[in-house]
Amino acid sequence: MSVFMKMYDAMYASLGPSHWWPGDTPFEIAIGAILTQNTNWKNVEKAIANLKAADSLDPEAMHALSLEELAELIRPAGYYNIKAKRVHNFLDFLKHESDFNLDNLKHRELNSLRSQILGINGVGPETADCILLYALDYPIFVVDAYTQRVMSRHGLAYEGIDYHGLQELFMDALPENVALYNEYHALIVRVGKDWCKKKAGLCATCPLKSFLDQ
DNA sequence: CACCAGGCAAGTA
DNA sequence: TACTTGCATGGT
Repeated sequence: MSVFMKMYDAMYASLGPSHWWPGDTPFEIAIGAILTQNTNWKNVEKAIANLKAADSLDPEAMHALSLEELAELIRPAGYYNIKAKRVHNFLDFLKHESDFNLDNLKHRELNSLRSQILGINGVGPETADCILLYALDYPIFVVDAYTQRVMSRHGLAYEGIDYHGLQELFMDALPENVALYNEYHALIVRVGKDWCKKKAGLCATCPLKSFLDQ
C-alpha cells in the first residue's frame, strides 16, 4: 500500500468521516469556495446566512444584485469588495456557460472545464478544484495551504513545492476516486487546523504520529 | 496588542 | 520568472 493510502487510513481511523463540503446545494458550495479564500469558514457561514435571509442564494437572484448590494451581504466573509466582483464573475460564467445551472457543466471533460473555470477572474487553482470536486463531483484533488504545511512538516514533500506539483503527488499515487479525494482533503484540513498549526506544537497527539513512527 | 483564517491578482524588478 | 502587496472581517 502507498504512503498516501496509509496516511489516509491513519487520519480516517483517528478522526472519522468529515462530511464535506458543508452546504445544502452545489451552488452554495461553489459560492462558499470563493467566499472562503484566505478566510475562516465561520465568517463564510455568516455571509451565506445573510444571502439566504435575503433570498439571494440563487444564481439568477444573486446575479441581479448590484456589486454594492452583494458586497454588503457577504461583508462578514472579509475582502467583501473584491469577493463581490469575484462572485459576480463566477455568476456571469454560469449564466453564459450553463444557463445559470451548474448541472449543465457536468458533461464536460474535466481538463477543459478546469481551464475555463480558471479563466474566471478571482478563481485560482484551489477555488476551481473545490468547485470541481465538491460541487460538481469531478475526480480532482484539492490542495491548499494546509496540504502544503502538513506534507512538508512531516517530510513528505519538499518545502516550496507548488500547487500542481503537490496535486500530482497525490493524484499519481491515489486511485481516481471522488469520494476518496473528497475525504482526503477534508482530513488534511482537520489535521492542519488542530495539530499541524503554523506555530508548531501538538505533534505528540497528531493522528499522523503512529503512521510516521513506522 | 499580534496573529491567523479552507487565495488570488496585479504590480514590480 | 520570482517576489511583494492589497484586500478585510472576526476569533483567539
